[in-house]
Amino acid sequence: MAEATPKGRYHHGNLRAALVQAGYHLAVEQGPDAVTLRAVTRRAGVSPAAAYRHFAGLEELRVAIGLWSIRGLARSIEEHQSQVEVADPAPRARAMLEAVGDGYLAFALDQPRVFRIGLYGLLGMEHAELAEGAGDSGRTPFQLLTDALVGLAAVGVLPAERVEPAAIQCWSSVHGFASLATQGPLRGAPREVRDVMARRLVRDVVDGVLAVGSRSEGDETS
Amino acid sequence: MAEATPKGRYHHGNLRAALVQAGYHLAVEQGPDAVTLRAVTRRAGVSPAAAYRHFAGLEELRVAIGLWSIRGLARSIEEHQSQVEVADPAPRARAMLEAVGDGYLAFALDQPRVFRIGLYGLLGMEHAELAEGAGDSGRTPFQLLTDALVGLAAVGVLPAERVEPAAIQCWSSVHGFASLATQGPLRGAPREVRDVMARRLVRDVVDGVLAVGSRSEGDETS
DNA sequence: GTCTAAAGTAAACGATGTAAACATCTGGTT
DNA sequence: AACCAGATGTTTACATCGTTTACTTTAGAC
Repeated sequence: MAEATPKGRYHHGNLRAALVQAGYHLAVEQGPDAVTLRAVTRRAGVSPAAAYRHFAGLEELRVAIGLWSIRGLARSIEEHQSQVEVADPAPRARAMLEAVGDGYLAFALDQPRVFRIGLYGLLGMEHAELAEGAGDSGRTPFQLLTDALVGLAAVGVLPAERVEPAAIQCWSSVHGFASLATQGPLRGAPREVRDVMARRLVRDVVDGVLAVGSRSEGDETS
Repeated sequence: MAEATPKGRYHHGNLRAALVQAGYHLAVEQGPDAVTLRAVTRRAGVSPAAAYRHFAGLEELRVAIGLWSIRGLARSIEEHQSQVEVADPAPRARAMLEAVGDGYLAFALDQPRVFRIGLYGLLGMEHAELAEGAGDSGRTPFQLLTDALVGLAAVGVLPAERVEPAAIQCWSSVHGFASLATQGPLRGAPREVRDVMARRLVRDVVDGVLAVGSRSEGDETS
Protein backbone atom coordinates (compact mmCIF):
# COMPACT_ATOMS: atom_id res chain seq x y z
CA MET A 1 0.00 0.00 0.00
CA ALA A 2 1.06 3.54 -0.73
CA GLU A 3 3.81 2.30 -3.01
CA ALA A 4 3.50 5.04 -5.60
CA THR A 5 6.88 4.45 -7.21
CA PRO A 6 7.08 6.31 -10.48
CA LYS A 7 9.93 5.43 -12.81
CA GLY A 8 12.24 8.08 -14.07
CA ARG A 9 10.05 10.86 -12.89
CA TYR A 10 11.76 13.76 -11.24
CA HIS A 11 9.09 14.09 -8.61
CA HIS A 12 8.39 10.97 -6.69
CA GLY A 13 4.79 11.54 -5.81
CA ASN A 14 4.75 10.11 -2.33
CA LEU A 15 8.30 10.20 -1.11
CA ARG A 16 7.53 10.53 2.56
CA ALA A 17 5.71 7.21 2.72
CA ALA A 18 8.28 5.59 0.46
CA LEU A 19 11.10 6.65 2.77
CA VAL A 20 9.34 5.23 5.81
CA GLN A 21 8.79 1.95 3.98
CA ALA A 22 12.38 1.79 2.78
CA GLY A 23 13.65 2.46 6.28
CA TYR A 24 11.31 -0.08 7.79
CA HIS A 25 12.51 -2.86 5.52
CA LEU A 26 16.08 -1.81 6.05
CA ALA A 27 15.61 -2.06 9.80
CA VAL A 28 13.90 -5.45 9.61
CA GLU A 29 16.57 -6.89 7.34
CA GLN A 30 19.75 -5.38 8.73
CA GLY A 31 18.87 -4.04 12.16
CA PRO A 32 18.19 -0.57 13.55
CA ASP A 33 21.74 0.66 13.08
CA ALA A 34 21.43 0.20 9.35
CA VAL A 35 18.77 2.90 9.29
CA THR A 36 20.93 5.73 8.12
CA LEU A 37 19.63 8.70 6.19
CA ARG A 38 21.80 7.99 3.20
CA ALA A 39 20.95 4.30 3.15
CA VAL A 40 17.23 5.00 3.30
CA THR A 41 17.30 7.58 0.54
CA ARG A 42 19.57 5.33 -1.50
CA ARG A 43 17.07 2.52 -1.20
CA ALA A 44 14.27 4.83 -2.21
CA GLY A 45 16.29 5.82 -5.27
CA VAL A 46 16.59 9.44 -4.28
CA SER A 47 19.31 11.85 -3.25
CA PRO A 48 20.12 12.24 0.48
CA ALA A 49 18.98 15.81 0.66
CA ALA A 50 15.55 14.93 -0.68
CA ALA A 51 14.60 13.57 2.73
CA TYR A 52 14.80 17.07 4.17
CA ARG A 53 11.71 18.08 2.23
CA HIS A 54 9.71 15.68 4.39
CA PHE A 55 11.62 15.32 7.65
CA ALA A 56 13.54 17.77 9.79
CA GLY A 57 16.42 15.32 9.96
CA LEU A 58 17.44 11.75 10.60
CA GLU A 59 15.91 11.64 14.03
CA GLU A 60 12.46 12.53 12.78
CA LEU A 61 12.74 9.96 10.03
CA ARG A 62 13.70 7.27 12.51
CA VAL A 63 10.75 8.13 14.71
CA ALA A 64 8.39 7.88 11.77
CA ILE A 65 9.81 4.45 10.92
CA GLY A 66 9.54 3.32 14.52
CA LEU A 67 5.95 4.46 14.75
CA TRP A 68 5.13 2.49 11.65
CA SER A 69 6.46 -0.57 13.47
CA ILE A 70 4.36 0.13 16.52
CA ARG A 71 1.23 0.21 14.43
CA GLY A 72 1.73 -3.51 13.94
CA LEU A 73 1.61 -3.90 17.69
CA ALA A 74 -1.67 -2.04 17.90
CA ARG A 75 -3.13 -4.08 15.07
CA SER A 76 -2.12 -7.32 16.73
CA ILE A 77 -4.00 -6.31 19.87
CA GLU A 78 -7.04 -5.26 17.87
CA GLU A 79 -7.02 -8.54 16.03
CA HIS A 80 -6.96 -10.56 19.21
CA GLN A 81 -9.73 -8.45 20.65
CA SER A 82 -11.89 -8.90 17.56
CA GLN A 83 -11.81 -12.64 18.10
CA VAL A 84 -13.28 -12.45 21.56
CA GLU A 85 -16.69 -14.09 21.34
CA VAL A 86 -17.82 -14.07 24.93
CA ALA A 87 -21.20 -12.40 25.33
CA ASP A 88 -21.69 -11.95 29.08
CA PRO A 89 -20.51 -8.44 29.97
CA ALA A 90 -18.20 -9.24 32.86
CA PRO A 91 -16.38 -12.25 31.36
CA ARG A 92 -16.23 -10.41 28.07
CA ALA A 93 -14.53 -7.42 29.69
CA ARG A 94 -11.98 -9.75 31.20
CA ALA A 95 -11.37 -11.48 27.89
CA MET A 96 -10.86 -8.13 26.20
CA LEU A 97 -8.14 -7.28 28.71
CA GLU A 98 -6.45 -10.62 28.23
CA ALA A 99 -6.56 -10.02 24.49
CA VAL A 100 -4.47 -6.90 25.02
CA GLY A 101 -1.74 -8.89 26.71
CA ASP A 102 -2.01 -11.79 24.30
CA GLY A 103 -1.92 -9.53 21.28
CA TYR A 104 1.05 -7.64 22.68
CA LEU A 105 3.07 -10.75 23.36
CA ALA A 106 2.02 -12.52 20.18
CA PHE A 107 3.41 -9.60 18.22
CA ALA A 108 6.61 -9.48 20.24
CA LEU A 109 7.20 -13.21 19.78
CA ASP A 110 6.06 -13.42 16.16
CA GLN A 111 8.02 -10.44 14.93
CA PRO A 112 10.81 -9.79 17.41
CA ARG A 113 12.78 -7.68 14.95
CA VAL A 114 9.86 -5.38 14.30
CA PHE A 115 9.02 -5.25 17.99
CA ARG A 116 12.58 -4.36 18.78
CA ILE A 117 12.73 -1.69 16.11
CA GLY A 118 9.64 -0.01 17.42
CA LEU A 119 10.32 -0.07 21.13
CA TYR A 120 14.10 -0.15 21.40
CA GLY A 121 16.03 0.46 18.25
CA LEU A 122 14.48 3.50 16.69
CA LEU A 123 12.39 5.05 19.41
CA GLY A 124 12.18 4.69 23.13
CA MET A 125 9.20 4.23 25.35
CA GLU A 126 8.82 7.99 25.48
CA HIS A 127 7.09 7.76 22.11
CA ALA A 128 4.64 5.07 23.20
CA GLU A 129 1.81 7.54 23.42
CA LEU A 130 2.23 9.26 20.07
CA ALA A 131 -0.92 9.10 18.01
CA GLU A 132 0.92 7.87 14.92
CA GLY A 133 1.46 4.57 16.71
CA ALA A 134 -2.26 3.87 16.59
CA GLY A 135 -3.84 0.91 14.83
CA ASP A 136 -6.86 0.76 12.56
CA SER A 137 -9.16 1.76 15.39
CA GLY A 138 -7.17 4.94 15.89
CA ARG A 139 -6.03 3.94 19.34
CA THR A 140 -2.46 3.37 20.48
CA PRO A 141 -1.50 0.18 22.35
CA PHE A 142 -1.51 2.01 25.65
CA GLN A 143 -4.96 3.42 24.96
CA LEU A 144 -6.26 -0.02 24.09
CA LEU A 145 -5.05 -1.22 27.48
CA THR A 146 -6.73 1.63 29.29
CA ASP A 147 -9.90 1.08 27.30
CA ALA A 148 -10.01 -2.54 28.39
CA LEU A 149 -9.57 -1.57 32.03
CA VAL A 150 -12.25 1.07 31.77
CA GLY A 151 -14.44 -1.65 30.33
CA LEU A 152 -13.81 -3.76 33.42
CA ALA A 153 -14.71 -0.81 35.59
CA ALA A 154 -17.90 -0.26 33.61
CA VAL A 155 -19.17 -3.72 34.42
CA GLY A 156 -18.28 -3.24 38.05
CA VAL A 157 -15.50 -5.81 38.29
CA LEU A 158 -12.79 -3.20 38.93
CA PRO A 159 -13.04 -0.09 41.10
CA ALA A 160 -12.70 3.00 38.94
CA GLU A 161 -9.82 4.37 41.00
CA ARG A 162 -7.88 1.17 40.33
CA VAL A 163 -7.85 1.67 36.58
CA GLU A 164 -4.65 3.68 36.53
CA PRO A 165 -2.56 1.54 38.87
CA ALA A 166 -3.84 -1.54 37.09
CA ALA A 167 -2.67 -0.10 33.79
CA ILE A 168 0.81 0.32 35.21
CA GLN A 169 0.84 -3.17 36.61
CA CYS A 170 -0.32 -4.77 33.36
CA TRP A 171 1.98 -2.74 31.17
CA SER A 172 4.98 -3.37 33.41
CA SER A 173 4.58 -7.12 33.46
CA VAL A 174 3.74 -7.61 29.83
CA HIS A 175 6.33 -5.25 28.46
CA GLY A 176 8.95 -6.57 30.85
CA PHE A 177 8.22 -10.12 29.78
CA ALA A 178 8.43 -9.12 26.16
CA SER A 179 11.89 -7.69 26.80
CA LEU A 180 13.07 -10.83 28.54
CA ALA A 181 11.57 -13.12 25.93
CA THR A 182 12.94 -11.31 22.90
CA GLN A 183 16.26 -9.91 24.10
CA GLY A 184 16.86 -11.16 27.62
CA PRO A 185 17.66 -14.48 29.23
CA LEU A 186 14.66 -16.16 27.60
CA ARG A 187 15.49 -15.28 24.05
CA GLY A 188 17.04 -18.70 23.47
CA ALA A 189 14.13 -20.70 24.84
CA PRO A 190 11.96 -22.68 22.40
CA ARG A 191 9.02 -20.84 21.00
CA GLU A 192 6.41 -23.14 22.57
CA VAL A 193 7.93 -22.65 26.00
CA ARG A 194 7.78 -18.91 25.67
CA ASP A 195 4.23 -19.19 24.37
CA VAL A 196 2.94 -21.01 27.43
CA MET A 197 4.90 -18.66 29.69
CA ALA A 198 3.33 -15.73 27.94
CA ARG A 199 -0.14 -17.16 28.18
CA ARG A 200 0.30 -17.93 31.84
CA LEU A 201 1.80 -14.53 32.60
CA VAL A 202 -1.14 -12.73 31.07
CA ARG A 203 -3.63 -14.84 32.98
CA ASP A 204 -1.74 -14.35 36.25
CA VAL A 205 -1.52 -10.62 35.79
CA VAL A 206 -5.21 -10.29 35.05
CA ASP A 207 -5.96 -12.46 38.07
CA GLY A 208 -3.84 -10.16 40.15
CA VAL A 209 -5.53 -7.04 38.86
CA LEU A 210 -8.99 -8.42 39.56
CA ALA A 211 -8.07 -9.74 43.00
CA VAL A 212 -8.03 -6.21 44.34
CA GLY A 213 -9.40 -5.64 47.79
CA SER A 214 -8.94 -9.25 48.82
CA ARG A 215 -5.51 -8.26 50.09
CA SER A 216 -5.13 -6.06 53.16
CA GLU A 217 -3.22 -2.79 52.93
CA GLY A 218 -0.76 -2.79 55.77
CA ASP A 219 0.53 -6.25 56.58
CA GLU A 220 4.27 -6.76 56.37
CA THR A 221 6.84 -9.48 56.35
CA SER A 222 6.48 -10.57 59.92
CA MET B 1 39.36 5.48 41.88
CA ALA B 2 41.64 4.18 39.14
CA GLU B 3 42.26 7.72 37.93
CA ALA B 4 45.90 7.24 37.06
CA THR B 5 46.26 10.35 34.92
CA PRO B 6 49.92 11.12 34.31
CA LYS B 7 50.76 14.52 32.87
CA GLY B 8 52.82 14.77 29.73
CA ARG B 9 53.82 11.15 29.78
CA TYR B 10 53.67 9.31 26.51
CA HIS B 11 52.27 6.19 28.05
CA HIS B 12 49.14 6.63 30.05
CA GLY B 13 49.48 3.84 32.53
CA ASN B 14 45.90 2.68 32.74
CA LEU B 15 44.20 3.89 29.64
CA ARG B 16 41.57 1.20 29.44
CA ALA B 17 40.01 2.15 32.76
CA ALA B 18 40.43 5.84 32.00
CA LEU B 19 38.52 5.44 28.75
CA VAL B 20 35.66 3.65 30.47
CA GLN B 21 35.48 6.41 33.06
CA ALA B 22 35.61 9.15 30.46
CA GLY B 23 32.86 7.47 28.48
CA TYR B 24 30.76 6.91 31.56
CA HIS B 25 30.84 10.57 32.56
CA LEU B 26 30.21 11.59 28.99
CA ALA B 27 27.13 9.41 28.90
CA VAL B 28 25.80 10.67 32.21
CA GLU B 29 26.31 14.29 31.28
CA GLN B 30 25.34 14.34 27.62
CA GLY B 31 23.46 11.13 26.99
CA PRO B 32 24.35 7.82 25.33
CA ASP B 33 24.62 9.31 21.85
CA ALA B 34 27.51 11.49 23.00
CA VAL B 35 29.58 8.37 23.61
CA THR B 36 31.61 8.45 20.46
CA LEU B 37 35.06 6.97 20.12
CA ARG B 38 36.63 10.29 19.30
CA ALA B 39 34.84 12.13 22.09
CA VAL B 40 35.90 9.56 24.66
CA THR B 41 39.54 9.55 23.60
CA ARG B 42 39.47 13.34 23.40
CA ARG B 43 38.23 13.53 26.97
CA ALA B 44 40.89 11.12 28.08
CA GLY B 45 43.48 13.34 26.40
CA VAL B 46 44.57 10.72 23.94
CA SER B 47 44.44 10.15 20.20
CA PRO B 48 41.46 8.27 18.70
CA ALA B 49 43.51 5.33 17.53
CA ALA B 50 44.85 4.74 21.03
CA ALA B 51 41.54 3.13 21.98
CA TYR B 52 42.25 0.28 19.60
CA ARG B 53 45.04 -0.98 21.84
CA HIS B 54 42.41 -1.79 24.47
CA PHE B 55 39.17 -2.33 22.57
CA ALA B 56 38.36 -3.98 19.27
CA GLY B 57 36.28 -0.98 18.32
CA LEU B 58 33.60 1.43 19.41
CA GLU B 59 31.07 -1.27 20.13
CA GLU B 60 33.30 -3.04 22.61
CA LEU B 61 34.08 0.26 24.32
CA ARG B 62 30.40 1.05 24.66
CA VAL B 63 29.70 -2.34 26.17
CA ALA B 64 32.45 -1.83 28.72
CA ILE B 65 30.97 1.53 29.67
CA GLY B 66 27.50 0.06 29.92
CA LEU B 67 28.70 -2.75 32.15
CA TRP B 68 30.31 -0.24 34.44
CA SER B 69 26.88 1.36 34.80
CA ILE B 70 25.21 -1.93 35.55
CA ARG B 71 27.60 -2.54 38.42
CA GLY B 72 25.84 0.30 40.20
CA LEU B 73 22.61 -1.61 39.87
CA ALA B 74 24.11 -4.71 41.42
CA ARG B 75 25.60 -2.66 44.25
CA SER B 76 22.26 -1.02 44.98
CA ILE B 77 20.64 -4.43 45.37
CA GLU B 78 23.47 -5.65 47.60
CA GLU B 79 23.15 -2.55 49.74
CA HIS B 80 19.44 -3.05 50.27
CA GLN B 81 20.00 -6.69 51.08
CA SER B 82 22.68 -5.88 53.63
CA GLN B 83 20.19 -3.81 55.56
CA VAL B 84 17.76 -6.67 56.04
CA GLU B 85 17.72 -7.39 59.77
CA VAL B 86 15.05 -10.02 60.01
CA ALA B 87 16.29 -13.14 61.75
CA ASP B 88 13.60 -15.76 61.23
CA PRO B 89 14.58 -17.78 58.17
CA ALA B 90 11.31 -17.64 56.23
CA PRO B 91 10.53 -13.94 56.72
CA ARG B 92 14.18 -13.17 56.12
CA ALA B 93 14.16 -15.00 52.81
CA ARG B 94 11.15 -13.00 51.78
CA ALA B 95 12.77 -9.74 52.84
CA MET B 96 15.88 -10.61 50.84
CA LEU B 97 13.75 -11.05 47.72
CA GLU B 98 11.98 -7.77 48.32
CA ALA B 99 15.36 -6.12 48.71
CA VAL B 100 16.23 -7.20 45.19
CA GLY B 101 13.22 -5.40 43.79
CA ASP B 102 13.64 -2.41 46.07
CA GLY B 103 17.32 -2.06 45.26
CA TYR B 104 16.62 -2.39 41.55
CA LEU B 105 13.94 0.28 41.53
CA ALA B 106 15.78 2.58 43.92
CA PHE B 107 18.69 2.63 41.53
CA ALA B 108 16.46 3.19 38.50
CA LEU B 109 14.67 6.09 40.20
CA ASP B 110 17.72 7.60 41.88
CA GLN B 111 19.95 7.54 38.85
CA PRO B 112 17.73 7.28 35.79
CA ARG B 113 20.48 8.43 33.45
CA VAL B 114 22.86 5.74 34.62
CA PHE B 115 20.11 3.14 34.59
CA ARG B 116 19.22 4.12 31.07
CA ILE B 117 22.82 4.05 29.93
CA GLY B 118 23.31 0.56 31.25
CA LEU B 119 20.13 -1.09 30.09
CA TYR B 120 19.07 0.88 27.03
CA GLY B 121 21.58 3.34 25.67
CA LEU B 122 24.82 1.46 25.49
CA LEU B 123 23.88 -2.15 25.82
CA GLY B 124 20.71 -4.14 25.56
CA MET B 125 19.30 -6.76 27.83
CA GLU B 126 21.32 -9.37 25.98
CA HIS B 127 24.29 -8.28 28.10
CA ALA B 128 22.41 -8.56 31.39
CA GLU B 129 24.20 -11.77 32.28
CA LEU B 130 27.77 -10.75 31.55
CA ALA B 131 30.00 -11.21 34.54
CA GLU B 132 31.44 -7.72 34.28
CA GLY B 133 28.10 -6.37 35.40
CA ALA B 134 28.55 -7.93 38.81
CA GLY B 135 28.65 -6.01 42.07
CA ASP B 136 31.06 -6.33 44.98
CA SER B 137 29.76 -9.80 45.78
CA GLY B 138 30.69 -10.92 42.29
CA ARG B 139 27.10 -11.59 41.34
CA THR B 140 25.14 -9.93 38.58
CA PRO B 141 21.67 -8.47 39.27
CA PHE B 142 19.98 -11.45 37.67
CA GLN B 143 22.03 -13.83 39.79
CA LEU B 144 21.11 -11.93 42.92
CA LEU B 145 17.46 -12.41 42.03
CA THR B 146 17.88 -16.12 41.47
CA ASP B 147 19.83 -16.42 44.71
CA ALA B 148 16.98 -14.84 46.62
CA LEU B 149 14.46 -17.21 45.09
CA VAL B 150 16.67 -20.20 45.83
CA GLY B 151 16.78 -18.90 49.38
CA LEU B 152 13.00 -18.96 49.51
CA ALA B 153 13.00 -22.50 48.20
CA ALA B 154 15.57 -23.49 50.81
CA VAL B 155 13.27 -22.50 53.66
CA GLY B 156 10.40 -24.33 52.02
CA VAL B 157 8.25 -21.32 51.16
CA LEU B 158 8.60 -21.80 47.43
CA PRO B 159 8.58 -25.07 45.48
CA ALA B 160 11.95 -25.61 43.86
CA GLU B 161 10.46 -26.02 40.40
CA ARG B 162 8.87 -22.59 40.75
CA VAL B 163 12.20 -20.81 41.08
CA GLU B 164 12.69 -20.29 37.38
CA PRO B 165 9.18 -19.11 36.47
CA ALA B 166 9.21 -16.89 39.54
CA ALA B 167 12.45 -15.31 38.36
CA ILE B 168 10.83 -14.45 35.06
CA GLN B 169 7.78 -13.05 36.77
CA CYS B 170 9.78 -10.87 39.16
CA TRP B 171 12.21 -9.64 36.56
CA SER B 172 9.43 -8.86 34.09
CA SER B 173 7.42 -6.78 36.50
CA VAL B 174 10.27 -4.92 38.08
CA HIS B 175 12.16 -4.19 34.89
CA GLY B 176 8.96 -3.26 33.10
CA PHE B 177 8.03 -0.86 35.86
CA ALA B 178 11.47 0.67 35.78
CA SER B 179 11.04 1.30 32.06
CA LEU B 180 7.68 2.94 32.56
CA ALA B 181 8.83 5.00 35.51
CA THR B 182 12.01 6.32 33.92
CA GLN B 183 11.15 6.60 30.24
CA GLY B 184 7.47 5.73 29.83
CA PRO B 185 4.17 7.34 30.76
CA LEU B 186 5.18 7.64 34.40
CA ARG B 187 8.39 9.56 33.87
CA GLY B 188 6.68 12.84 34.63
CA ALA B 189 5.04 11.75 37.87
CA PRO B 190 6.39 13.15 41.17
CA ARG B 191 9.12 11.15 42.78
CA GLU B 192 7.10 10.28 45.89
CA VAL B 193 4.27 8.89 43.77
CA ARG B 194 6.64 6.67 41.87
CA ASP B 195 8.26 5.61 45.11
CA VAL B 196 5.04 4.33 46.64
CA MET B 197 4.09 2.69 43.36
CA ALA B 198 7.46 0.98 43.28
CA ARG B 199 7.16 -0.17 46.87
CA ARG B 200 3.69 -1.49 46.28
CA LEU B 201 4.62 -3.22 43.05
CA VAL B 202 7.45 -5.11 44.70
CA ARG B 203 5.23 -6.21 47.56
CA ASP B 204 2.45 -7.30 45.17
CA VAL B 205 4.84 -9.24 42.98
CA VAL B 206 6.37 -11.06 45.93
CA ASP B 207 2.88 -11.81 47.20
CA GLY B 208 2.01 -13.22 43.83
CA VAL B 209 5.10 -15.37 43.69
CA LEU B 210 4.47 -16.81 47.14
CA ALA B 211 0.75 -17.38 46.51
CA VAL B 212 1.57 -20.31 44.25
CA GLY B 213 -0.70 -23.33 44.44
CA SER B 214 -3.56 -21.35 45.92
CA ARG B 215 -4.72 -20.75 42.37
CA SER B 216 -6.15 -23.56 40.25
CA GLU B 217 -4.56 -24.44 36.94
CA GLY B 218 -7.36 -24.74 34.46
CA ASP B 219 -10.12 -22.24 35.14
CA GLU B 220 -10.93 -19.76 32.42
CA THR B 221 -12.88 -16.62 31.84
CA SER B 222 -16.35 -18.06 32.41
C1' DG C 1 0.00 29.41 -21.41
C1' DT C 2 2.60 31.25 -17.74
C1' DC C 3 4.67 31.49 -13.36
C1' DT C 4 5.25 30.37 -8.67
C1' DA C 5 6.07 27.30 -5.10
C1' DA C 6 6.85 22.53 -4.01
C1' DA C 7 10.00 18.79 -4.57
C1' DG C 8 13.98 17.03 -6.33
C1' DT C 9 19.53 17.27 -7.37
C1' DA C 10 24.54 18.44 -6.82
C1' DA C 11 28.37 19.80 -4.37
C1' DA C 12 30.58 20.83 -0.24
C1' DC C 13 31.73 20.77 4.93
C1' DG C 14 32.83 18.96 9.32
C1' DA C 15 32.62 14.83 12.17
C1' DT C 16 32.82 10.03 12.66
C1' DG C 17 34.96 4.90 12.81
C1' DT C 18 38.77 2.50 11.34
C1' DA C 19 43.31 0.99 9.29
C1' DA C 20 48.32 1.44 8.29
C1' DA C 21 52.66 3.18 9.12
C1' DC C 22 55.38 5.36 12.41
C1' DA C 23 57.12 6.93 17.16
C1' DT C 24 58.04 6.28 22.00
C1' DC C 25 58.30 4.23 26.20
C1' DT C 26 59.14 0.16 29.59
C1' DG C 27 60.94 -3.99 31.47
C1' DG C 28 63.65 -8.03 31.20
C1' DT C 29 68.06 -10.08 29.48
C1' DT C 30 72.72 -9.98 29.04
C1' DA D 1 74.76 -0.40 32.42
C1' DA D 2 73.45 -0.98 27.64
C1' DC D 3 70.19 -3.01 24.65
C1' DC D 4 66.40 -4.56 22.41
C1' DA D 5 61.59 -6.24 21.80
C1' DG D 6 56.96 -5.71 22.60
C1' DA D 7 53.45 -2.88 24.31
C1' DT D 8 51.37 1.48 23.94
C1' DG D 9 50.32 6.13 21.57
C1' DT D 10 50.53 9.22 17.43
C1' DT D 11 49.96 10.67 12.67
C1' DT D 12 47.93 10.43 8.48
C1' DA D 13 44.60 8.90 5.46
C1' DC D 14 40.06 7.18 3.80
C1' DA D 15 35.22 6.09 3.28
C1' DT D 16 30.88 7.22 5.18
C1' DC D 17 27.74 9.85 7.68
C1' DG D 18 24.31 14.12 8.62
C1' DT D 19 23.42 18.51 7.12
C1' DT D 20 23.50 23.01 4.47
C1' DT D 21 23.52 25.82 0.34
C1' DA D 22 22.64 26.85 -4.24
C1' DC D 23 20.64 25.19 -8.20
C1' DT D 24 17.08 22.55 -11.28
C1' DT D 25 12.87 20.50 -12.48
C1' DT D 26 8.07 19.99 -12.40
C1' DA D 27 3.09 20.24 -11.19
C1' DG D 28 -0.86 22.92 -10.66
C1' DA D 29 -3.42 27.49 -10.00
C1' DC D 30 -4.70 31.44 -12.32
